[in-house]
Amino acid sequence: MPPSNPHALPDTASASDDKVLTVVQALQHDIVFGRLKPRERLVEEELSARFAAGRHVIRAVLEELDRQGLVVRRPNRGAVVRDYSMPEIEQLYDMRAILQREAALRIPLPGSVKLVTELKAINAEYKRLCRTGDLYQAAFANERFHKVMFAECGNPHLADLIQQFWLKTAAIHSRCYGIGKSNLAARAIEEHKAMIDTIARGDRQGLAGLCVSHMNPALEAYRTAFRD
Amino acid sequence: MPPSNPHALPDTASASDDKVLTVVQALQHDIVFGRLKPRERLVEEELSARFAAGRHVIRAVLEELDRQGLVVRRPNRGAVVRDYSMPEIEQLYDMRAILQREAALRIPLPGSVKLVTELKAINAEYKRLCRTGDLYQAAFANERFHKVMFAECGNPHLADLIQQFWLKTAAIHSRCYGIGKSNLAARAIEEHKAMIDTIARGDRQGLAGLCVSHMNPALEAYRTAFRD
DNA sequence: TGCAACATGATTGTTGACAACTATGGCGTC
DNA sequence: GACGCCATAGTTGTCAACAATCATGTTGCA
Repeated sequence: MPPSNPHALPDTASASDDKVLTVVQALQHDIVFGRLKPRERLVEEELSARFAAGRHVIRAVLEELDRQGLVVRRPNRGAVVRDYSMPEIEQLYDMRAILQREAALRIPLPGSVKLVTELKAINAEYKRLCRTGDLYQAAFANERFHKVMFAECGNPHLADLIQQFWLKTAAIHSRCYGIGKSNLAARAIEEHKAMIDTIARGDRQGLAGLCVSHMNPALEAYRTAFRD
Repeated sequence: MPPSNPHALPDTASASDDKVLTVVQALQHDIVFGRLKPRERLVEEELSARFAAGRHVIRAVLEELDRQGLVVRRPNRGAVVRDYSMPEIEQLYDMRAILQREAALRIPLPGSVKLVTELKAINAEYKRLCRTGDLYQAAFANERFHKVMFAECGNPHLADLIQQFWLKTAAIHSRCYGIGKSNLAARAIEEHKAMIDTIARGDRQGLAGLCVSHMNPALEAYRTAFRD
């Protein structure tokens, strides 16, 4: 009688429209890379014109960004880019520490040669982009490194959350220091190498520790930047 | 230089419309309590009539429920109540274990007398409602117990995520066994008491363990229900 | 009889205009 | 000169009608 057959997951993948997703990602990048500054207003009609999309699409986009914590929407007053306070930033990094540590504990170790070679390739690309000064593309490579690594944890919810919280903290970068300030990037490259090494060797505790301590430089940069 | 003044968080609270939130919560309850069964269709016009809301409101509601993982939306084909597979349920409980354990580790111990008395009161109310057979209200009391306890962890993101994942797994209850099958409820009441005891005594590891093992009965019920 | 193309009904996606609300600047009064 | 009121512009919230798409049942043909 109940049409509910177990182990189901209806059919195709998921998600809403392509158009909404496209605009969401575009604005995510604008915020993360500082093209949109904290407190800056996001007017529906302007966005509608810019992306050649209906205002209802923009509306859905702003709701999504609100949910993601990148913008704040106030009734009848529009949306502005969110501005996190220092205690909130600490909370965000606390969440990242929780999630990344647990993800590290779930990655099958030692990692497959396919995974290790892929991570090495991405990190090499990251290094190259940092040297050539293409900080925009470098940030993408850096994001991809962590995405690929944490996707291995086997739990898509966990991987998604890590991505979500990374986005929230990344959105703060723009106002504290330039994206990929070179000494931080150099340090990140070495830490990535260390992570790859622990994955290849099967050093679980080492990997877990690195996945947490890897965030310290950025967090410390925030702390000093907020000291006023 | 950056106009970004620190510790900010603009002004009022948050969130989108009241109307959207109301309808979202109503449908959440319908799904959690099995009034809406998995695979059941959610037609925009019907909901629009039922809640006396514009279809754009309903649209926003369905997007929110999709994001929360309670419904699945397919382009041009509408929304249906989501039907989780057993591997997915395992993943959801894995997430709950991670989050609840970490929350337990962050609750200030020993808990204040105010907290302890509040939890005792809620659990007593839960017990009373289970005895009188008001399973609907009992479920609310149960939810409130965990909400109050985990809110103490000090990180709103963590508390929110726990609530979110609780909702996802609660939505599965309806097709496996009646809400609050009495022996499970009786066991839950005792486990709540044990939790309160560890909070009052300041037994951190005990509390963390209980916050994880507390989910076992329900998870086991799912496992047996899915065995076919 | 079985299959495929088609017509129809139901539902979602889109558009544009209108209403409601908020903020800002000017005006008058004290 | 300062305060409060009001008008106006700018922006979001709401609504109803229309177009596009998908599911279903029917018909025609092999």
